[in-house]
Amino acid sequence: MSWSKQGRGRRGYHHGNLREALVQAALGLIADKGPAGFTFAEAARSAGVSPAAPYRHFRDREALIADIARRGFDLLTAAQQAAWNDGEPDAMRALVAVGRAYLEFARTEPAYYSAMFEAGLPPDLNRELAAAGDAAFAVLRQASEAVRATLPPDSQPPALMMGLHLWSMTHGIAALFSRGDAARRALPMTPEDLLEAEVLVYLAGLGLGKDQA
Amino acid sequence: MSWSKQGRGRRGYHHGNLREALVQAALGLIADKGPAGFTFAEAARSAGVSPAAPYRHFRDREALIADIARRGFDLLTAAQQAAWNDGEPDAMRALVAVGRAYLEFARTEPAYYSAMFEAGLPPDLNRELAAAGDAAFAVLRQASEAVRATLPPDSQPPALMMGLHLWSMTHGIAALFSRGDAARRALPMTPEDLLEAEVLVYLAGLGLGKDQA
DNA sequence: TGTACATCAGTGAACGCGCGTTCACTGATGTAC
DNA sequence: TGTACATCAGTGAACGCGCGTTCACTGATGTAC
Repeated sequence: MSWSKQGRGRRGYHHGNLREALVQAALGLIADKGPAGFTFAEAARSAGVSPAAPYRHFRDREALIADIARRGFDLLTAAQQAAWNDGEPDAMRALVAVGRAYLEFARTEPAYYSAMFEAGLPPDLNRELAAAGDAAFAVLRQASEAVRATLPPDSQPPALMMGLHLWSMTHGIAALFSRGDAARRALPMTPEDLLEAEVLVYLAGLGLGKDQA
Repeated sequence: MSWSKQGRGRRGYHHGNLREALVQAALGLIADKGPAGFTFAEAARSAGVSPAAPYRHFRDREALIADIARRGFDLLTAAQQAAWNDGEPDAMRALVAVGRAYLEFARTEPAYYSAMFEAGLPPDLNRELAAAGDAAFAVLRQASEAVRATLPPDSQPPALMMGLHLWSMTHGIAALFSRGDAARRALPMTPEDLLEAEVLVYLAGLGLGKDQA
């Protein structure tokens, strides 16, 4: 599929939606050859424009990658929010679902994932990128808050710390075992099962399930 | 410092230890500009040899990166083993020390770290790389075994799973918060403290500390 | 409704550059006898 | 101890290539009046 000709087709001299087409082209190239194997020139070529055209939309290569990373965080935020499902059927199950959504994102969107976490961009490169990253974490943090409320009063750690713990577990599994590229490591179980067990042990350590189970 | 002239100096036509010099040059370049910003030609230049010389020692660029990754795993294994300290003063403390060693490695050796985990190499690219990676994980797995032996008999999960859980926590924190490059994310505490708290909660979830604490 | 004009979003040619890789070669080293 | 020779580890020149970026330009679009 050629992104340069979608929609109502090339309109001739003006592309119509070059910015979008460049992002899609870059995603394809990153997915194929890793973040390093993506070039500004090739993105232009596969969008069907001259090599000078991208400069009308992005200051340079890094600006394009940063835009992809920002979009990636937006998508991840949405996926996590959908998985959270307002805390239904219960906070703990919904929290695990958020983790699963993270793993699925890493596996199915390797191009976004690598732009977000492995392209070497400073997380606060620009305001938009920083805000998008914060929003993605906020889902996990708010889920932590909800789970925390169900804990015995004497073992309620700061929700921020809980959120960071859950993020690190999830991200660790994603980075090592649930990548969408050739660097994925083999695992004698599904990444999802590994994560679920880990979260359950962790929450048990905070006193969850002592009464119920 | 010029690695091409260390030791007893250039011996003239023959470099003497070009393989090593190329590795050191590559590490420097990766540390400066990320794994993508390292080129075979520049490594040769900074080792003081012609651009054709590296081909006597490495099939291609990827082979050099793979060698760096292998060496990195060897170093990490050694650092973790030293931190384990034969399980002294006790298994739990020693386990936490192993995690700290991992974080320190990520922070102080960004070039090795990125070759090992973010250069896109398949973990089993060759026998040596796979074995070195396995050896590094084995330290964590054996530490898990020792900690597991101190758990209540009714809550002893497979040591392999414990090891994978601990690896994922540690790697997640390293990748997000204890990197040695510009992509490190800010944290309102030290990565070490975050990890220690996480491991303690996790082990509590397995029943550790119920009697002692 | 028509027209003049400003602005936007492209072109395409050109630049200097460094890369990976190859080739026939040669200087240095080690070893058999 | 000397010498012949094989092997090893470099050289240096050359190749084709694609990149990022710049430049003056031009076609298309939108808008004021």
